Amino acid sequence: MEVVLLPQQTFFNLPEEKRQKVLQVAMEEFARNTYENASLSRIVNKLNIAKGSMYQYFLDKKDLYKYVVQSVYKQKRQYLQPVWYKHSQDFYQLLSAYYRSSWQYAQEHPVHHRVIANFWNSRDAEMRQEILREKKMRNIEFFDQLEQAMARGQVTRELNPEAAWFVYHAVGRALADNFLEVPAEVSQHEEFINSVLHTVRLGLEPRKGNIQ
Amino acid sequence: MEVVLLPQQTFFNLPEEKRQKVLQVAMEEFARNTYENASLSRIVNKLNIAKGSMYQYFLDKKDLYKYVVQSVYKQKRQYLQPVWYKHSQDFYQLLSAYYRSSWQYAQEHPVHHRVIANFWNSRDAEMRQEILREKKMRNIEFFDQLEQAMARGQVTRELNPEAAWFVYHAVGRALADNFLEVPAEVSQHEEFINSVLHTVRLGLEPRKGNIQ
DNA sequence: CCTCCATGTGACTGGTCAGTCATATGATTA
DNA sequence: TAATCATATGACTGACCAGTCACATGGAGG
Repeated sequence: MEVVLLPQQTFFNLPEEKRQKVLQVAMEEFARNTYENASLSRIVNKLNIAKGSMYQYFLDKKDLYKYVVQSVYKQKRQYLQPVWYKHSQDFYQLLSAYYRSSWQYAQEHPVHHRVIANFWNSRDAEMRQEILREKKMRNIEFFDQLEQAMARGQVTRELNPEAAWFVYHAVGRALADNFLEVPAEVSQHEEFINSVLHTVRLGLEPRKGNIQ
Repeated sequence: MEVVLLPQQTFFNLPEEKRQKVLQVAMEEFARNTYENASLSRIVNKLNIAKGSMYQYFLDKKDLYKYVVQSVYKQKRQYLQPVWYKHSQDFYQLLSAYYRSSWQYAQEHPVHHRVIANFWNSRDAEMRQEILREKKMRNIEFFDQLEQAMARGQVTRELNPEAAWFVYHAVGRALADNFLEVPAEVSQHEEFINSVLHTVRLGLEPRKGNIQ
């Protein structure tokens, strides 16, 4: 997934610092608001630049939005990539580590997290598909690791891998949705999060006595 | 949970038919749009009534919205209530039945489903809390039934009931989010949904050989 | 018939928005 | 200096919005 050249050349001719500032302020706007409710006028006001300038950098609101979403995903991906290869011997440690890293990423980059959450909640399914198509979502790592865990006997063969991914992903998103709003209280929820992870684990583990 | 008298008396003096029509059109608007993006102007146009009339019925946009959300929840609750008591001997049958009924309800009332989804995705957490406070969410039934299932040995005592509820609820919402958009293809997804339910089940069941 | 009152009305206010475009600025090149 | 070109500007357009209010309507009671 590369952030392709959506913006106009003019944007890339900008001094690095200004370019970053534009991206940052736009992110904040799209974090606080859905695509539809975000306001270009607010963005340019905050940046103290003319509205017209923004239209030198980007074709329109949607073009700016795509750039913002892709930038966020690029950074998140870079952040999480290493986790998949750190715990390759224990699948449950891996899952736990991945949840925790996602959580941690969201903690450290609440603006990014909100942008992504808004992206997924967007009313405009068509645009979402359009952006995802360009991005090429990949969860290959999960299936790779799941297969290896099954081979190791750490996960029951009884499972449908797609269903496992689904449960894993649904719980991850719900955890983030529910507890990330309340800041600075992670440790308070720590125990509960562990219980949830444990529940998921019990769903994946083979049982000694029966079945398998 | 009762739908309290949010609207003005004028609204309740309306002939039943017109009152229903107003509610229905408003629901459709709040199904297609988040609270912020919904438009009173569009609603009154569709109803062929004057804007001012709407302000005879409701204090403002928010007042109308509260009424719509509460109406939807009231109906959904009535629909789902019986399920809890039909399968009281088998917890997994119960869960499956409840998922299926929720699903079915969403299928039969896609507008209601969208209203609720938008409600949960709303940017305005404060208003959501305000509405929920008036509504008094209850999942007492789940915990009752879970306790009984544990007593019967059908669910492992190893579980934290709150965590079980969380996983159950997260998966339910995600299932609805993901598959309800694509209409008329329920049966195609049937198998996948079963796999997901099975995964959850494995997470709750006690194992014969080890632990418990 | 007239009065009264609940109800209905829609033009209007003041606000927000995305997007446009004629014009200005300022740097580089001839 | 003059010409050229990339970039910056912000007033303006047309559209939409929530909410208001002076006035219209129409039925019930005197």
